[in-house]
Amino acid sequence: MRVGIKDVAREAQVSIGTVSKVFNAKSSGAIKISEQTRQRVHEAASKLNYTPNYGATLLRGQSTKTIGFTIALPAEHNRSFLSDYSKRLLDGLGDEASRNGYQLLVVNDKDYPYYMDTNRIDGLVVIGYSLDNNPREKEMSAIFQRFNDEQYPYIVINNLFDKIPIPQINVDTFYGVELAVEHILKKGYRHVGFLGEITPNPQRHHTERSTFLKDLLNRNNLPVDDRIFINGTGSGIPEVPRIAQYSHADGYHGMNYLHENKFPIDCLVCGNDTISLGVFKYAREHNINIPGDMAVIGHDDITNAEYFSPSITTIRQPLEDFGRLAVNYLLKKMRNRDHSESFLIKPELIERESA
Amino acid sequence: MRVGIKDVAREAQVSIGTVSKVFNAKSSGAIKISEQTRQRVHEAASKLNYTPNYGATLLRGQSTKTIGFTIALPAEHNRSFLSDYSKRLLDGLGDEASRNGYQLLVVNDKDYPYYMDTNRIDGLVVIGYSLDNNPREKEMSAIFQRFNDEQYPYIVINNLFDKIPIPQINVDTFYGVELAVEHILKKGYRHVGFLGEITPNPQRHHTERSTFLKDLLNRNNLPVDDRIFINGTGSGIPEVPRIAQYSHADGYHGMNYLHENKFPIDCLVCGNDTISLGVFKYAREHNINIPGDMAVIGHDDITNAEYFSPSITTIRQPLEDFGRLAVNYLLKKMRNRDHSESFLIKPELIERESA
DNA sequence: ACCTAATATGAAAACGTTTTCCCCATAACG
DNA sequence: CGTTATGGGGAAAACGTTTTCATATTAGGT
Repeated sequence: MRVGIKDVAREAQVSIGTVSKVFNAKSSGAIKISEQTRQRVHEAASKLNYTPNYGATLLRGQSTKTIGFTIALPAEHNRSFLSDYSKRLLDGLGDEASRNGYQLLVVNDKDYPYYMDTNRIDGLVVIGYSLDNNPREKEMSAIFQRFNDEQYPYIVINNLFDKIPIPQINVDTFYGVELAVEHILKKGYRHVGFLGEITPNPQRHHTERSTFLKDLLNRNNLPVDDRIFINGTGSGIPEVPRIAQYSHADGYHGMNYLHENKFPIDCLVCGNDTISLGVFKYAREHNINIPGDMAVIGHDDITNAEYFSPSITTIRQPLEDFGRLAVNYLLKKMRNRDHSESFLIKPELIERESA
Repeated sequence: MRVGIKDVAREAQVSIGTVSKVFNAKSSGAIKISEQTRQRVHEAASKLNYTPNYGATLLRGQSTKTIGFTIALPAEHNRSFLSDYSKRLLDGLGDEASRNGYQLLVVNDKDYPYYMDTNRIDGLVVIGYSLDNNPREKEMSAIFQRFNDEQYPYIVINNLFDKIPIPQINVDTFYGVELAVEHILKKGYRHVGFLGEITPNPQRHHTERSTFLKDLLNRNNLPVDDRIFINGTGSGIPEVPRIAQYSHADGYHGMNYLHENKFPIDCLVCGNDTISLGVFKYAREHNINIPGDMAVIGHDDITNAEYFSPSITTIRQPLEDFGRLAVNYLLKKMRNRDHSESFLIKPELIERESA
């Protein structure tokens, strides 16, 4: 027989209402229960090993102490459910959530609105992925608009969407490129290129990085050769099919293209580290020395970035911090519904061997 | 105002009991509801956009359609919440769960028994970690014993514990070592060593791998040099402190030890791939060529294993399959409580550059 | 036509909490 | 000594379902 609040009440010789009050003391603020009774109740509870029934708690419209998180991928991207990227994010999320007594529910990409509507989660973290410029843009916009209207606590991570106001956490891409260029100047590279995703709809981050890079090179009087700024399809590069081991292929094929055309390149900035790995592979196969013949600067700082050969010099996204920040924002928002906010997080340059 | 079953009932001109029956038709088997009423109810429900209240459903003792998973780490291991390892596992879990209409709840290491007891999850996946031979062994044994008694659906992954019967999924370590030795013979290596975790309580997998390897080398008339079988502390190797970037350090320090003592080694089998990475790093720094001077065979096939330099020849654990299998086992067990089972999964040798 | 059996539906209890409202002491105050 | 605060506690309603049991209707068999 499950022991319920009734049993505790009987054991402690108080009413069930009192027991309930004792347990909700913290949340409900100043509740009048004498120290003595509190003691008795606690003793009884721990003696009987009482745990409140979750269903009942939920039914009475309490917090579920659960934060949902979902990875919203455009359908076309048949990627693994958890990329290395989201793994780091989850790391921070899980850590901070459990520190605050919250649990994490992995919510399917399709039905997170349902979970919000039915109060199964107190808040939601959406690991957005190329929200703009993708087939589901309209649909998602509508959803988030509704979330806004209903004052739901939610936040989108790494999404960069500005058609409607969305609470979001993003890396400061501009600052990241500044760091890269600073490093480039220091090292004296002159022929700088960019390699992003070779797909019709590259992520906005990649696009921004490419543009910002051109700007900054210009401003620093370095030559800008449009032919070695590759992002999206075009320039005669065939689209790289999305497969399981996403992005490596972009690097490999992009580098192939650059190499075969013999464009002069000092330093190649890659849209992310996985792309760099593809570049490394091609380079090894064609005896191109990195950083000797060409330096490479990645983005993100993926797991084990230090252990590749060469180890990757990269603009690190503090993804764990993103996770932590997301949880804290959600907690704040739950208390004060009006509150809404977006964050721009500064990345960091990690200098290793590749540049 | 949330629309409840009452509203649907009113709209469809039936009682709430009838509405409930309509919706639980599948689970409750043959329930007597006329096709006509069923129609009306469904229409009303979809018109009002009805979704059952989760708390109420739960309170009445239904399935939560939620599977919990937890990563049980010995306290001493201050590792990141989600290793590369569990990421791959989660991948399979999440995939299969959502295919079956289940959600995944990330449950804190401390309170999964609570979640089971309170029916917040229908089943549990424990990503076990060195359950035996670790400080929490007794505690966990007791928990699992109780789970057994209560016929809870749960399964432990990669744990290798045999003091009490536990439904578990493990990699067939012996078979893995067979694969390794087969490869060793083919390549003609003669001086084979092993490098596992340099900690007082190495994981059982590492220990088994080391032992099996010795056996098989013996049986194939290859020399066995105990000095180059490193697992756990001893042999004068100082313990490698567990830090964030776990395992790399074991590889680095272990290799340092082997190298400084100038033991002759052809081929080093590593307890896992991350250890290999540490070995690679040391090798690079000391101009040891892999596989030229010494081959390396890893275990697990971590993310990006193909993109390291050298790419890692490794005994791949099909972790995604583990996840899928776990979910399917749980589903079966939920239907038929008596049923209990353990699985041994065959790994696969992935030949790459390092050996 | 009558009785039985099967089928469809409704009424109401129950699930275990939280929370509101009310009451009773006791203390404080004049 | 009488009145008013105030702190502590209980009774009971409410949350939204599921499920049991009873009842009403219909069909089937003799």
